[in-house]
Amino acid sequence: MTNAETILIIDDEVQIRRLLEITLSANGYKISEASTGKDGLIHAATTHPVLIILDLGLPDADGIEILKKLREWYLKPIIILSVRNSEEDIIHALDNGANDYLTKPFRTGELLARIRVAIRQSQGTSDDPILTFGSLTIDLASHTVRKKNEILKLTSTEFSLLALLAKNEGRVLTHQFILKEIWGMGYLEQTQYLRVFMAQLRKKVEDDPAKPTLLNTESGIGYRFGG
Amino acid sequence: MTNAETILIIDDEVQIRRLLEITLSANGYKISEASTGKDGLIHAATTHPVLIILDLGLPDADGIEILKKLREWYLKPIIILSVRNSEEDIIHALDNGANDYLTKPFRTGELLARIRVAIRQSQGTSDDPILTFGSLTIDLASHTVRKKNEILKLTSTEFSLLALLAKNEGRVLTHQFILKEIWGMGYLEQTQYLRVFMAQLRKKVEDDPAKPTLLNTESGIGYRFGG
DNA sequence: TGTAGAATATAAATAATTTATAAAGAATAA
DNA sequence: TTATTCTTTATAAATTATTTATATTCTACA
Repeated sequence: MTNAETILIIDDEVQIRRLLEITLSANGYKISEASTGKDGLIHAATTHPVLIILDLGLPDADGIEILKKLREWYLKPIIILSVRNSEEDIIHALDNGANDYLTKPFRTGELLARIRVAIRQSQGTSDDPILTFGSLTIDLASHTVRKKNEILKLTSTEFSLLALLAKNEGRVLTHQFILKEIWGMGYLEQTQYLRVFMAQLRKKVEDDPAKPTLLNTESGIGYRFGG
Repeated sequence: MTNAETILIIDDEVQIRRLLEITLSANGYKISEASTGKDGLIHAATTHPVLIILDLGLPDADGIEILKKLREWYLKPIIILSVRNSEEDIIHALDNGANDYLTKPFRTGELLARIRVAIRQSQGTSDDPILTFGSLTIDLASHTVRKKNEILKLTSTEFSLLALLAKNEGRVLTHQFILKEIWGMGYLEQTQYLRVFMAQLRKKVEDDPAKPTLLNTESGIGYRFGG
């Protein structure tokens, strides 16, 4: 797993950190925390977060100085979270490289939306996560499978089946489990379906369908993708 | 001086427009103004502003709808200026493509700073939103499609459909998603519309409509533009 | 290690579903 | 009005799912 979705929180108030930790992780982000400016700079350099939430009122340093230090090399979004509400503070922060500025107390839903905006903008053209297995690539988001860069024509069921197996690479999935996931509860006995579709998939996906390297049979149990 | 620094203000309150006009021109920006949503869309398409300031409470249309319409082709920053202060409104606007959201009354210095942030970030965003696929070009701003330099005559629905698919090149879009985007929530069951329009589009866009290379069918799922 | 029985693979036939397309009628705008 | 676009209907064509039949491979056990 990469640090791709990590957000760094630099704030000395433990309650704020706790609140943000709960809110952000509930929304699928990983969290990294620091309670001082110095610590924050170290964390930023080591964890490479996709976004930093920075409090201006830190105990050991002026928040603006931390902001400037970060901006010497950190190009991703920085959102300021501060009790200071003067126009001067806001302008100063924004002109020194902050992407957004929210005053405490803040509304968590709004913060989340502003985080989404910032991340959206920092990714130019976002590429989908792609599962790669040798010359085979599976793009779950765009629903496409390529083999040596050629798009494979899979039916909707074939794609679901391949995706289910690939997402569980190396794990043996029982017939029952696969049937339940793809066809639903009423089809637990239809192992022949599975055989027909597996043969179909192998014909399209494997170099030599008779000697499968990706779609492996576990006789009497189920199927396993890869090693 | 070019039009490169023009900011478009879409707001029905004349006092606000006057205030912004004075403030912004004092800071070196050129101004373009519109008092209705319809007018705003026209101004945006003709003056190509570097940034748009949009009021949500327009007399002739819902501001969010104007925002969505703009975002079909306008890639530069849009800052919302609104009296509405509910978290719901803010989240909704930000999630529909707004870059920032300020509530009236606002502080002019802060607005200027947020404009600077937005413009700073949009540097590097390509200027004219024209999608090119072989001999086919789609100009999202002027709503024109050319094939081998010949302008194709598309109806507005046909254009929206083609643009939606092209903007998501290589991605399979489900029937439901396309219907929701083009016709709205009430039409999720009307897959036959889609078929009729896709046939229509292929007749106009493809070299051989019977063997489409751009407008591909994913049976049982939806459609995909290109590979 | 050889063999019977069970499990699996695969092709091919048939059924069901989905899609393409033309064309007619309805709504809308110039 | 007239022309354009949208919506509906009908039907042919294509694709996909399911069933059937048969060959092959695997596993347990003598």
